[in-house]
Amino acid sequence: MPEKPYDHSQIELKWRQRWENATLYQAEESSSKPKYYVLEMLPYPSGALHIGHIRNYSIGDALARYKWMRGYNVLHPMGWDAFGLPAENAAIKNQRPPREWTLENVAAMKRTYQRFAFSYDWEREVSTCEPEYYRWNQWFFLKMLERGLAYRKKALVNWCSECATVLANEQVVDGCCWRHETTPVEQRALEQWFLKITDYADELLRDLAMLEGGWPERVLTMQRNWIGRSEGTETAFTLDTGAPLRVFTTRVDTIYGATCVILAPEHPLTAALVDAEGQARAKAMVDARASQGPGDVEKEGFFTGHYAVNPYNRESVPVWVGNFVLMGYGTGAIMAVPAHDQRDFEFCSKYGIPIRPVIRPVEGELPSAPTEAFLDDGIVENSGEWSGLSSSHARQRMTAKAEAEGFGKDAVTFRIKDWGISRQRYWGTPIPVIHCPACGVVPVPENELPVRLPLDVKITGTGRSPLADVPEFVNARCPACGCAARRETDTMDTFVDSSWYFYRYCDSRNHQGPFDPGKIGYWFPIDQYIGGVEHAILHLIYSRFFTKVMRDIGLITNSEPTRRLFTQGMVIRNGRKMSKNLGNVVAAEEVADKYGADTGRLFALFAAPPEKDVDWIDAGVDGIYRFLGRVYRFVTRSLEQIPGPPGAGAADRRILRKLHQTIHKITDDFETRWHFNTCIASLMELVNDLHAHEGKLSGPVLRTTLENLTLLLGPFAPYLAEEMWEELGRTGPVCRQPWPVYDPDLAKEDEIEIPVQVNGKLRGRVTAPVDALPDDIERRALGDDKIKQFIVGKQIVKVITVPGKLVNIVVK
RNA sequence: GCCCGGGUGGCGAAAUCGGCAGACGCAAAGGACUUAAAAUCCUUUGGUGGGCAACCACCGUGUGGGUUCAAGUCCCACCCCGGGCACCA
Repeated sequence: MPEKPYDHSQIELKWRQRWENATLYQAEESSSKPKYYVLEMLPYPSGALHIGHIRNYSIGDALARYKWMRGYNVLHPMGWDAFGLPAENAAIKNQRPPREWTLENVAAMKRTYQRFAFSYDWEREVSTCEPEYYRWNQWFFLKMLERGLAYRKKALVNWCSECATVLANEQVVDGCCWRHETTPVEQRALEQWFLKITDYADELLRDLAMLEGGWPERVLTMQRNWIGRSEGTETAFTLDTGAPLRVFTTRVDTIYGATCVILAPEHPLTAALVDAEGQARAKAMVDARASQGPGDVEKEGFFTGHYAVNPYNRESVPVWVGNFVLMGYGTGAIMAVPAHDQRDFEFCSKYGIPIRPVIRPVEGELPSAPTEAFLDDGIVENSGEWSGLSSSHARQRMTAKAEAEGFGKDAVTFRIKDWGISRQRYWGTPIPVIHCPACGVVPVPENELPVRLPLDVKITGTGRSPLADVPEFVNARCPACGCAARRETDTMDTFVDSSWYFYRYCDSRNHQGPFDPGKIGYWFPIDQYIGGVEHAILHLIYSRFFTKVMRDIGLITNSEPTRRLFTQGMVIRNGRKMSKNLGNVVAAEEVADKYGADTGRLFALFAAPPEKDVDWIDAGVDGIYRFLGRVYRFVTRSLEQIPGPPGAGAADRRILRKLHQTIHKITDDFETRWHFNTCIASLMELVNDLHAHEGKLSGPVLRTTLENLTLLLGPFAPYLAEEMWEELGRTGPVCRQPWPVYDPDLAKEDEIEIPVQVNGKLRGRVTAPVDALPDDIERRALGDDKIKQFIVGKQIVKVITVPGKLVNIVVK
C-alpha cells in the first residue's frame, strides 16, 4: 500500500465536522468513575487566541484527555471573562456597543478553541456578561451586605486617569495602573464599596498550609507576603493635649530607645496638632507619595511642636510628621527607635534626633555611637526593670504589663486591605443597591435581581460612570419606602466575576440559585487548576476569599477551591509577555492555517517544559510538522505489513522494548512533572526506531506498536491520532480508549553497556547482562583490553561498581 | 535592599536519586532521488589538537574555591539575567 501524504487541513476538517455534534467531552452527571475536575483560567475575549493561550490550553487539554483514558469522569469546562474595559474602549473608538463587540469576539475565539480541538464541555459554557451569570454576582453581594462583609466608605483610592476609574491595591503595579503601565496612579477621595477580605486574612493565611505540596511554593510565598501578618503590641503614648496616641510595634522590647513619635501625614492627629502651614506640608507629602513611583524616597518630616509621654518610662518625646509613615498600616503612627530600626535611624540622623541603643547582642557590647541600626534580637539594656531580659522575653512581659495597666495590648496587623470593588464604568455588574434620600442605602430585593445593565448606552469615556447618564436606569423607587430614589451607578470590579465562575460550571443553567450545592459536593475541589503566574495574588486570593464566604453562608462545605495549581510560564516575544496590548502576538489561526492545529499544539509543548518562560521564535515549528508527517506516512505505508505473520526477531524485541520504555516515560510524566517536551522527544525516538527497523518487524508487533503510538500521541495531537486510529481499522474515539499499559519485562534491556572509568576518567565500556552482579561487572571491566592499558603496572586502590551505571577503578 | 527562579553547543533544550554532559528538535554542511527545484531519505555536526582510518588525547555546563572514587547536580563566596516584594514599623 503506498503511503499517504500528510494533509493536515483535510484530516483536521474531517474530524472537526464529525466531532461537531458529538457529546465527546461532556462530563457525566452521575458516574461510578472517579471524578477529575481540570480547569484552565478563563480568558478575556480580546478577539483572537495567540500562541501563549495555545500553550496554556494544550497543557490542560493533554491532561484532560489522559485522565479520560485513565478512566476518570472528567469535567473540563471553559468560559469567558467577558466584562471589562477593552469593550468600552472599543465602543468609544468604533461606535460599537460593548455587548456586540464582546459577543463577536467570543464567537471568533470559540471557533479557534474548537479548531484546536480543545476538549471542553461547551454545554457548561459561562459568559460573565450575561444577566444569568452576573445576577449571582449581585446575589453574592447582597449576601455579603447582610453579613457586614460589603460596606461603603469614603476613602483615598487609587485612580487611573486613563481608565477613568478606581483600581484595587492589587491592580497598582510600580505606582502605575496594571493596564496602563506608564500612567501614574493618583489618590482621590471617593465613596466606595469594599468587600471585607480582612475578616478572612487570618484564615487565608493559615489555610495556605492546606495547599502546601499542591501549589507552587512561589505562589504560596507571594500570598503570605501579600497578606503580611505581623504580631506585635499596640500601645498608647499620651499627648500633651491629654489625648492618646496609639502606635503599633513588633519591637516593644526597644521602647526605651524611642526618641520620638512619628505620625503619617494623613493621620487625623496631624491636622489637629499642626498649624495651617504644617497642614499644607502634610498635604504636599500625601500628594507627592501618590505620584512617586517605587524606589527609595528621601525621608522627610517636621516637628509638630507637641510632645507625647512614653507609657513605660514616662519620658516625654517630640511628635513629628514623617512621609515614610503609612496611614494604611498599623495605627498610622510609629514610635521611632533609631538605634534598632534602619528607617528610624535614617530619619533621626537627618533631623538630629537622639539615637539611644537599648539592645545589645547576646555576645557583645551595647554600641555607643552606631553607624547603622542594630536590628537583631538581643539583651535589653538601659530599660529600667526590664534590663537583662532577652528581647523575646521582654516583649511578652512588657505587653502583659500594658494589658494589665490598660495602655496597650497584643495586636496583629495585616498588610492586606479590604477589597475596593467600585468601578465608575459601564461594562460590568451593576452594584444592586438604591440610594434613598430618606432611608439611605437600601439593597435591591433578591427577587428583583438581576439589576440589568441597559444596552443602549452612550460611552464617552469621561470621569463618571456612563450609567449615571441613563435616566431609566438611575431613577428608581426605594424598595423600603417607595419614594423616588437613585440607583447606584458604579459597577463591580471584574475580579468579582472570576472569583466564583468555576462553581457555576458545575451547574451553569441553574435559575434558582448560583448552583446546586450537591453538584459542588461532587466536583469540588478542583483537582487541577492551570494558569499564568501573573494571577498569583489577584485572582487566586479573591477566589479563595469567595470560597470561604460561600462556605460560611452554607452554600458549600469546602474551604479551598483548588487542590493543585500549576502555573505555566509566559510566552515572551520581543522581550515582552505576548499580549494583544503589546502587539507582539503570534495568532493561533495563522499557525493552524499553515501547519495545522496538531502542529501548533505540539510545538507549544515541545519548546520548553511548561513551567518555564519561553522566548517565542518560529524556528523549530517545521521540525514538529515534519515529525507528524513522518508518523502519518509510516503508518499508512505499513498497513499492508500489519496482517503479516508473527515472529520473534531481534527487531521485534527491540521495538517492543522501546515502546514500553516510551509508555513508561510518558505515563510517569503525566503523573508527576508534566515535562511534555521530553514526552514528545521520546515519541520522536520511538518513530526514529521504527524507521530504523522498517521491513524487519512482524505484523503483530507492528500493529501493537502503531496502535500504542497512536494512543500515546492522542493527548497531544488529537486529530492525527484519530485519523491514524481509523487507518489502523479501529473505531471509537482515541480519547476514550484505555491508556497503554506498561510492561516492565518487555521494557527491560537484556544487555547493557557499562562505562568504565579509571581515576574518574572515562576509558572504555564493557557489556554485561542487565542483572549482572557487581563482581561479574568488575571482572569484565578489569579484564577489558583497553582498560588494562591504563592500570598495568599500577596499584589498584579500590574499585567502585554501581550495577547498571558504571565502574570506576582507582589506581595509584 | 530582601525573597524566589534561572545561567549547559550557532539556537530551543535533555541529563527525574551524586554515576557516560549535550537525548530530541532547529539551523548548517555533505550525499541519495530529480532534467532541475521543493518534498523525502541517509550521513556529519561542543571546542582544540593528532591520525589514511574504525579512532585517540586534552579541554568543556556563568566565575573562584571546597566535599567526593566521581559534581551540570551537593556546600561556600561572587557575577549576570528574569520574576515577586519593597519604607508594612
